[in-house]
Amino acid sequence: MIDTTSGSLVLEGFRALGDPTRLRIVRLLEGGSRCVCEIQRDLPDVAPNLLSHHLRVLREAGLVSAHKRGRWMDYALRAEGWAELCQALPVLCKENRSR
Amino acid sequence: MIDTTSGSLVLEGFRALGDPTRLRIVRLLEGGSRCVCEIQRDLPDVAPNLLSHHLRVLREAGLVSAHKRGRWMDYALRAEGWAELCQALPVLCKENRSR
DNA sequence: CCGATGAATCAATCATAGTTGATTCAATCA
DNA sequence: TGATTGAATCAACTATGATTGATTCATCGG
Repeated sequence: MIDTTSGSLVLEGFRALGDPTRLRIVRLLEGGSRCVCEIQRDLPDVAPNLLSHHLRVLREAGLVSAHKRGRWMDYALRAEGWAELCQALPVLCKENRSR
Repeated sequence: MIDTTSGSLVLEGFRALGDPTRLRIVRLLEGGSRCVCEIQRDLPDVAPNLLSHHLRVLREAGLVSAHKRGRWMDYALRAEGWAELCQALPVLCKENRSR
């Protein structure tokens, strides 16, 4: 049986990606793990609290993970979350590798 | 050359997928082309005009294409649109095909 | 301990997007 | 032609989510 939990997670995932700021964050994290203040430096036009909010949305959608390192919080892409998106919508990943 | 138009199209694409009804429509269309009334039959809980609206959103995001056939409108997934999503966010498709 | 910094939370506002009902348009059939 | 069906559009309402400002929390350095 299919669990509704992951179903709504997929939905959350796509919804999370449907925001320009969050898309920018994801693109930054494609370069590797970053702490919030580093992300902040790359997105100067986004208020710190707002950045925190967007990171939370991405986190709750399972697309990023957060780890505390002393005074800092490191954010990184969470592979499982992205794999789930692909698996949930075959058309998204099938045959899209070439051309 | 990369155009800004497609950048916002990618955004529109993800936003389009962030709705449960539209996700259902996409999953139906993964089974092949369908006319609106067929989609309607599979989604009885969605009002006809609302369905029309969601199809429009998917169309404007470039994820589906529409072709008129007599009195009917056939909708189908538009491969180029999906490819663009993948290419815009490498993490989405890289390494997620296998396993 | 006290101040500063990194980060998250809260309540309030504002904008966007989903939903609804009614109307309109186009193509077919009697 | 007139009626019917498939489909889209429109205006209005509603709900959701992004943004803002202020506050709070935790951690480190002096």
